[in-house]
Amino acid sequence: MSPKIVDKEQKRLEIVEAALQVFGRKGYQGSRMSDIAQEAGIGKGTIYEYFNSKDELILAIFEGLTWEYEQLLNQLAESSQPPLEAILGSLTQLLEEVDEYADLTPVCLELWGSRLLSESLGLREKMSDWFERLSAAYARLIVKGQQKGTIHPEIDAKALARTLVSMIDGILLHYGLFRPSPSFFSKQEKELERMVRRALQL
Amino acid sequence: MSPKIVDKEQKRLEIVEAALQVFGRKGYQGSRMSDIAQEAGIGKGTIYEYFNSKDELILAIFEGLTWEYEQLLNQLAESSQPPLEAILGSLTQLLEEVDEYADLTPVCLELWGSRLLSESLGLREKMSDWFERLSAAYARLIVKGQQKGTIHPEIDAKALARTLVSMIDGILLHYGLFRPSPSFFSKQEKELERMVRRALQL
Amino acid sequence: MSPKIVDKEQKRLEIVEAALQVFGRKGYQGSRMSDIAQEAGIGKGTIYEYFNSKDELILAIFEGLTWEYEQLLNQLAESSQPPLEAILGSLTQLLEEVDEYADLTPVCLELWGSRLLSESLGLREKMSDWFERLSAAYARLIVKGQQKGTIHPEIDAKALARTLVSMIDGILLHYGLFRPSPSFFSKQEKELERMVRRALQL
Amino acid sequence: MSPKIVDKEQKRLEIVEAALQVFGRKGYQGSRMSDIAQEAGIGKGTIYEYFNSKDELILAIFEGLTWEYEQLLNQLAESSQPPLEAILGSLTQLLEEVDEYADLTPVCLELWGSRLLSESLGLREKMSDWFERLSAAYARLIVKGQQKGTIHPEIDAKALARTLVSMIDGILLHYGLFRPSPSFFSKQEKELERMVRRALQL
DNA sequence: AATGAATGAGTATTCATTCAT
DNA sequence: GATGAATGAATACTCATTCAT
Repeated sequence: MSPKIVDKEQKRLEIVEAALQVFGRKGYQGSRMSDIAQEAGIGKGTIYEYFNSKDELILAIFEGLTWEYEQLLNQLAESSQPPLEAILGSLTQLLEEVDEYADLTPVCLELWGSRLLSESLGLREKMSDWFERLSAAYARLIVKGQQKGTIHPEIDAKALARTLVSMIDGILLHYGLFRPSPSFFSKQEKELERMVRRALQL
Repeated sequence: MSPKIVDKEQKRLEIVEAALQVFGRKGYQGSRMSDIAQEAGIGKGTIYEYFNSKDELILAIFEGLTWEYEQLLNQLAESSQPPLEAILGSLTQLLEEVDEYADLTPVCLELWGSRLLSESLGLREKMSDWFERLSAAYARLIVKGQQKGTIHPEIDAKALARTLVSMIDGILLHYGLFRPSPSFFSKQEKELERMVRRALQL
Repeated sequence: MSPKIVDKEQKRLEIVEAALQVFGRKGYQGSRMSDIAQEAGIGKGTIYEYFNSKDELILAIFEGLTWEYEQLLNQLAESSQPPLEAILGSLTQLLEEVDEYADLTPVCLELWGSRLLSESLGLREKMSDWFERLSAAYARLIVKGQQKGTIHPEIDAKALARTLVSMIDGILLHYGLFRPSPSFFSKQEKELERMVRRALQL
Repeated sequence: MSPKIVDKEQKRLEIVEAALQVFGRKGYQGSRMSDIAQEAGIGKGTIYEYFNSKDELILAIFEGLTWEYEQLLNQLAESSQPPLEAILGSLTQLLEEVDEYADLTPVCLELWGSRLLSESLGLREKMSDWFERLSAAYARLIVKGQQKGTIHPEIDAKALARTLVSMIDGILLHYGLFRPSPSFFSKQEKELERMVRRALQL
């Protein structure tokens, strides 16, 4: 409540922001703590007043993502739209927010791929968990649609749901890595939507 | 071909093989040159008789993949199957060969994500190139199908083709990282095939 | 004496006391200024209102010891006991007060042994001086005893005195480091006294 | 057996020797690995080919001391001299070898006193063990002498033995720290011998 | 006077690469 | 050709001290 606390939280955010910039530019291994400090306009030691280690810094970044992600899951669960529309809406939303996280894509890959880091940070498990939950939410919607008769009855809900998740992840990764032009990406969005719609419809 | 040259090439392959094992087990950053030497049953210095650096070693591995990949592109180009079947066949083939490269998935992510390595090795460009070429091949088949009237005429061939590539990459990455059970993955395969078939058909 | 001054001196003492506790628990190198501040229930910066550095803090502790030590020297000089009894009494007193300083023994060793600190603090010299003065006091008493005929005339007073000082220091150090049981240590005291008495007597 | 192994052992010794020099000059904390490397005329990294850490280096030094010390214990145990002479001989021997280890005295104190190091290296325990064993050896000799009637029967053998050990340690420490002149130290030796002889005799 | 947020100098350790044998 | 001993650049982290409030 005291102004000090406000400052502390503000500064913590500033440091995370700076870290995001630097990690996005140089990758995790390629970024030195002093780079991040410089980007934040503070001294190297100051970072350690707010984070205990470089690892904790990356975890803080991922916590931000986790939060956004929980939002998405909640929206899916609470959606009053018909199942098919809810799924398509969620896909569209992911694709539309893509620019917010695109800079972080390479860092995600780097950490995700690195046995050492991924395991010490518990990232692999965390990611696995994310995808499973999103997949389960899609599966529930598919089943609901099948019960309502709006989604094709022969579909294996779980298998398709998990496939959708992998697919969308692939599309997001390629966006972050190869940065297609907005006009082209918007065409891709349309094709994806058409594909998923036709796949699910009766 | 003097016996010396045969030896050289043979040993080169053995080293690449050992590197594959070790990278698959410990990741790229996590593997020391001495680990690879030990796995290959040779001295650390000997690796440098065949490769100039650790980077060159990883490049050699990727060249192996490139070769496999060229095969796939050639098959696609030369395929006498109807376009729709050719595309589905290619997807199926990628999914069926997945185990061959799955161990390397994390390493690919690690290198791909690491700005430092990815750029110094020219990986980003190389990968971009791969995906563009595969995408172009799919696009050509789609157009051909549209001309023949077997593929939906409203589809934007290039956009869908590039989307298919991202999707399939996502599915392969998730396979390598999360290792679904064979029975579940085979259901995913079926759902993917159905989805793509319905998306492309009239 | 304005109340401010009283406060200052009081607080200074409190800080020294806290430092004693913390140094005793964690050693000199192992104690952070913030530990001491916390123990004293004040802010880190406040210590620097009373002491210019961590070194000065340890010097203040040693000044306390010096004062106790001066007392001992004065008692020795002014003692009206026969020389032999004075020496034995002084040894006994040192052994009996051992618990007061025992916690500080490791810190003394740490500082004493560390070239860096020991020299920058002038500890080596200071300690050397202490021991020389105690030794000189013993030597004077031995000579007096020899003149009175109560102490063995063949003894080299200075050499024995200096040896007594080293011996007693060794015993105090071992007490502080290994903490013998009180009952065993009291037996050691008796044996030491017997030894010194027999060594000095005719 | 191969020349490489001989070199390795030789070099290991050279590094220990260099470390001894540097630690003796600057203390443990005050010595940087690069100082030791420079003293040994090798690269910094080379030290790590022979020792895993700075700690391991200091342990190697102490192992040398341990070995010398075991010799002393063995000599004491196997001595065919009368008990009194055996004890006095052992004390004399310790005092005569004093110059060999004197340079290491401050380092011993530094490590011994530093909670952090002493505990992580297991030094405190090791030292305690040394002193207990020497003390036990003296106690056995005292008891033997009492049985033979050459040593005063009222002496508490264990208490005196442990006191002798502390005493001699004090004398050795003061030698290493204050470096008395050889002529004075030799007088101290004589006084110590006389003292111990008179303390033990009937 | 009191505080504690900010600072940055200082250092052990790893490991790709070299090169003498 | 093969080796592995030697190398040193590169970097996260700690903590005494400062100084704005």
